[in-house]
Amino acid sequence: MARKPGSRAEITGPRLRDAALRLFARDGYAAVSMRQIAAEVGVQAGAIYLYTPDKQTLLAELMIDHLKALLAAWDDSALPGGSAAARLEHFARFHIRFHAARADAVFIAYMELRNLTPENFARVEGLRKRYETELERILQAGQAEGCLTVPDTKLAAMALIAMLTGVNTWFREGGRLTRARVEDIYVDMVLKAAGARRA
Amino acid sequence: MARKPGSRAEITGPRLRDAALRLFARDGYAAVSMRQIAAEVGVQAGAIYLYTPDKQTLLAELMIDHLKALLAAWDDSALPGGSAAARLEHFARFHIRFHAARADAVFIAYMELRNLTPENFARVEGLRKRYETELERILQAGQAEGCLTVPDTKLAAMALIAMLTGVNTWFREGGRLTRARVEDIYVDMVLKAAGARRA
DNA sequence: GGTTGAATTGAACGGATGTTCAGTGACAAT
DNA sequence: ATTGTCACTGAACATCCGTTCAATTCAACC
Repeated sequence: MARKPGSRAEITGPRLRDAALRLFARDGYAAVSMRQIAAEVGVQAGAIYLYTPDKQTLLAELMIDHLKALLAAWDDSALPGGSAAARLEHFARFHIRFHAARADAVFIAYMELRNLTPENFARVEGLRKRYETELERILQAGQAEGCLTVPDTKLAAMALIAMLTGVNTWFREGGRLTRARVEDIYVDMVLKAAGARRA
Repeated sequence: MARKPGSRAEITGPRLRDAALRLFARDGYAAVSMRQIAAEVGVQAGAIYLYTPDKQTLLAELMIDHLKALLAAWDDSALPGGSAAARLEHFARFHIRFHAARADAVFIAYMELRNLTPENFARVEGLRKRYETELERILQAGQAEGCLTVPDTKLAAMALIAMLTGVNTWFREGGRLTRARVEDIYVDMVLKAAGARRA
């Protein structure tokens, strides 16, 4: 019964995710048809429905998988301890790197929220909130330690994430600045915005 | 020959803009049909084409008008002189207020760029760049005066605008904080991120 | 009150949409 | 050689799309 590796299905499944990710990011969910996605995979439109119940679920799963991967990667990156300021710097570098490596998924996760059903929207927002809370906790710890000063930890978390995610809208490898240099510049601004001082 | 004020056309025209703005912002350009827009205006689909040559131009004009209004309002708000730090604070407050007052247009101008033809995209990007340059000039002046310190004026301008525009994604009147309080908090973070010190 | 001309209708155009499903073809197991 | 099963095709479904245009309505002018 068990199919050998290399069966068509084992190839088509992942390729579908990839194609949908790329096309949704480039043209937007509403502007991409199931037939276009199928063509990109090299398959007829009907075959897609062996891998997803509908277009909406396909989008939702791309977004949810992305956010789960983000949270998992953050958990893994596990900075041992250190001051809150050091952890804030670590967060900023992690955020920029992770987002630079997955520009398509990031773009979709920010742009296509309105195309989700209320249930899927709630799941996605829940995951996003968890990530935001990770940053907020660092800011709260920083306040307690006295090495960070922010007027409001909730707002600061959102403001800093907006600033960091903004890198994705303009950064292209091979431009005036290297990715490492951009990272340093943003870290500098993030730390200053959070009122970091030597602990 | 000249029609009296109150003719149908003089009503339908502006109402079309309003309806398109609201619907594009809520559901996205690609997801809104000309028939939906027409229904919102209280007119048949064909009538829309008396006011715009096509859907694409309708979108482009909404975006271009928004950005022109932004630049015009900034020119008007004309802070006389003052230190660069004071002008930066003024910019931050202006940005938050203007964007809060036009959430729909702001949303469209950020989300629907990919639905523009290359020509329209270039026009929109040019206007956006002009606005960005206004902030960059303040940062450059601040460096020269010594009252601001940013690692890179171009990046800082984009980073600060991303942070300030981010307010629109979560702020709703009547929440935990008033608009004025949010403004103060963001101004604090912007000034700190730009390394402001008493001139 | 009849004429003009602009504002709008409503039907039509060809084509695209998401989704379904009976049928096809290929491969593995018997 | 036959069977069984899985991956996939290709046509069909009803509905929607942006856009055009001849026909109509209606207010303003002579």
